[in-house]
Amino acid sequence: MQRANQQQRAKQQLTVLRALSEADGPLSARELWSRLSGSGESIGLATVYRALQRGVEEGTLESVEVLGRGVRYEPKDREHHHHFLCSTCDHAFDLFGCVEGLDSLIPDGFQMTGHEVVLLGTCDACGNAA
Amino acid sequence: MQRANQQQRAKQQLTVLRALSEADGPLSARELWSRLSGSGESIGLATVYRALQRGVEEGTLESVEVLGRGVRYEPKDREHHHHFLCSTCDHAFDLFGCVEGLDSLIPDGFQMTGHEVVLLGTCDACGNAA
DNA sequence: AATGATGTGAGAATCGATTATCATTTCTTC
DNA sequence: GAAGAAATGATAATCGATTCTCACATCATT
Repeated sequence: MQRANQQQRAKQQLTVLRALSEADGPLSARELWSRLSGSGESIGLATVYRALQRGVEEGTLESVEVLGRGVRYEPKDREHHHHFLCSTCDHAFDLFGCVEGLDSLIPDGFQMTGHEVVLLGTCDACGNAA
Repeated sequence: MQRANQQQRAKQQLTVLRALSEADGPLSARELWSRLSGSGESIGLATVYRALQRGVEEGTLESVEVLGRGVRYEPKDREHHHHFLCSTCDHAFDLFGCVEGLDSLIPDGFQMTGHEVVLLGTCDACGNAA
């Protein structure tokens, strides 16, 4: 069958996209799967991977790596931002704003096309729980 | 045998530590292994892993993650610095200096204990080769 | 040189993340 | 509601990175 339009997505594909757009930071396939499973949704891990993959192909999702803890995904329409990684719960939170002065770090002859900033520490919830 | 002192390290352990201290950025186990093998040194990959592991235990080495491309190692006595990741050769280069204004990004209630900055782009060599 | 302890290399085993397979279910169109 | 196409879920297979195993080489001490 020929898809009528982009909007016409499969049910679980939408479930995944919605969950990601409601999240406060990028999620990994497993995180997403646990969250959905936890909230009563019945979905297979493979389906989550497929939805993520398709989302990236369609251009609605973007994969990000936050300090080597595996790939996480977030909606591509978010503005430029960075992340805060909680060392306790390992969750990555979106941050707003950026920093200045990165240019001064570039060595001679190097061309910079982008940058990533990750703040580390303890999130509000984990800090209070301690 | 009881080690006489810290200095008394195995041959290949020294080989690895020396290679790292001479490198212009953190290296992964495989990178290290290829470099050494390439330069005539005969060393097994397992030995490289062992040397790295021991270096971290001894406190002379530190493992860093540069954008999810696997673990890399660097001497722990380096001053605070960040990295430039070349998207062409995938090598990570040490940078000097740091940035200001990170504090302003922290959300209320969060505690920051550290930060990472990675610049992306093309290194001198790859830029010229193009 | 003999002995016991540690280091080394090659390859097997393991581990986690991701992808592939396939029978079943759900759509879509008629 | 029938028929074909696509989606789904459970699980097996794959892939890379790292660790383990073990026979052999080295080193330190006697």
